[in-house]
Amino acid sequence: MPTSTFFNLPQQKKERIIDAALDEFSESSYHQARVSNIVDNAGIAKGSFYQYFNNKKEIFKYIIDIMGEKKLKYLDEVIKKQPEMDFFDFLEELYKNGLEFAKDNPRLNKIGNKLFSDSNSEIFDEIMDINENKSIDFYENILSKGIKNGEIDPKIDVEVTAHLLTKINIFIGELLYKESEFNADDMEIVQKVLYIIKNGLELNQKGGDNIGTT
Amino acid sequence: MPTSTFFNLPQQKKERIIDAALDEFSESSYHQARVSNIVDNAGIAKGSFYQYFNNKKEIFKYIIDIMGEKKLKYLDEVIKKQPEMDFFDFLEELYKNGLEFAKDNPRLNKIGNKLFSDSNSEIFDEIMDINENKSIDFYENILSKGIKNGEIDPKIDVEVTAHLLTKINIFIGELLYKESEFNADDMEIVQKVLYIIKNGLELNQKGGDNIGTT
DNA sequence: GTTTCATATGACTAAAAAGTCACATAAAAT
DNA sequence: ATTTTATGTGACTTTTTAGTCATATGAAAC
Repeated sequence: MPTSTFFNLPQQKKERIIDAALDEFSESSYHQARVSNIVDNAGIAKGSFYQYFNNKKEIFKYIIDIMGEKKLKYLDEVIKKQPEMDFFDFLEELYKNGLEFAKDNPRLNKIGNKLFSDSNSEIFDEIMDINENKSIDFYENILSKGIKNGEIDPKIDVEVTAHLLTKINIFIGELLYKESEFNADDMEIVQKVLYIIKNGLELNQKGGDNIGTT
Repeated sequence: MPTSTFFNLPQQKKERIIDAALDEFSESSYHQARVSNIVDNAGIAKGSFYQYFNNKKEIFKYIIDIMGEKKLKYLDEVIKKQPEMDFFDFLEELYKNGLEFAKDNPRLNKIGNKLFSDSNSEIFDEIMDINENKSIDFYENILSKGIKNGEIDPKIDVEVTAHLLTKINIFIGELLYKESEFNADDMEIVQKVLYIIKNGLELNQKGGDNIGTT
């Protein structure tokens, strides 16, 4: 957490500092990010920075906190609707809102992806200490429910699938900032991925949903 | 490329140095890896190191080259057999041999995964300059063939699916060194993932392949 | 107006790490 | 044996960067 001095700062100044930190951490990994860049871009002195944050790690964790809170807002409303929803519709909503978050907060999205990439470094472990496998547990949960409801093939392995869906979630986030490669609309990509998750690749006459072929 | 001095070294010494580099780069990212650790573990002097390699980047690229060559050996034989094979059998073989590579070369596998993680850093771009989208092109190719043959659902998006399969490939490699979480046999996990790729998650009475439910 | 407290500052320190170099040793060539 | 060439060495230099500190400025309290 930042110091009380930071929180006492005028809103504008706080924002300038957070903005500079977002720029820096979205462009470079935690280790490659430079405090001096943040300081320069925020237009404050080095000494001031260290009156707001005890060290580099503290501002990074603070940014990650901001990300977590913001992302939660996007996902919360979907999760509330979960009980009344079909599994695949729910998954679509989930990805859709995740995408919306990424679109609205491109720098936070980058920082999140970078963090997951760096998933074998002390900083990752330190941040993920508590909510380590939250995502995987969540998917295991809704998959099990889906199987009970007869929506999901009981032959799948819940654990492996949960890991896979978590990865695909990150994958969709990544596609966004490599979007140059794709000319398709973002949501279209989500639907294409979902089609595969739902139906698989194999051709067999089952009359699945139609999907817009470009 | 290392200097000629390096190649002139007795085999044992070369191996000791490569071994130390594998240890270091599999434990730390390129940026976090320390030349002094390599030097210490190899039992050579700093000065000697810089007679073998012009700089840190050079030894890293050399290690990546070794990885590329070794992995190619594992995949080459499968790729040769491709024309006579069913798409999903081919994919299984591909993943199986990839897994074998990872098993036989755990440090190279780690280094490879780390490199893909770091995919927004100069070092990645520099290494991937040529063979950037080789993997994606490859998958696009076999997917298109699979569609022509009537094995693959023509409703899928080839480009998106190719990206997805590339990611899943990396994902399977990652599972290996987080294997503590799974008690299942490696190949079993591959089959479980393949089942999903092939059939999707949705339950519909089509009498797909059986899969060992643990 | 003076004291007290909060905030601002940037030159400085400390530590880490890549890379260098003058010299040492050994091997090969003559 | 002596010269030449190749390899080995680790203290040293340079660069970079996180973090500190003595001092300055401003704002509020009395």
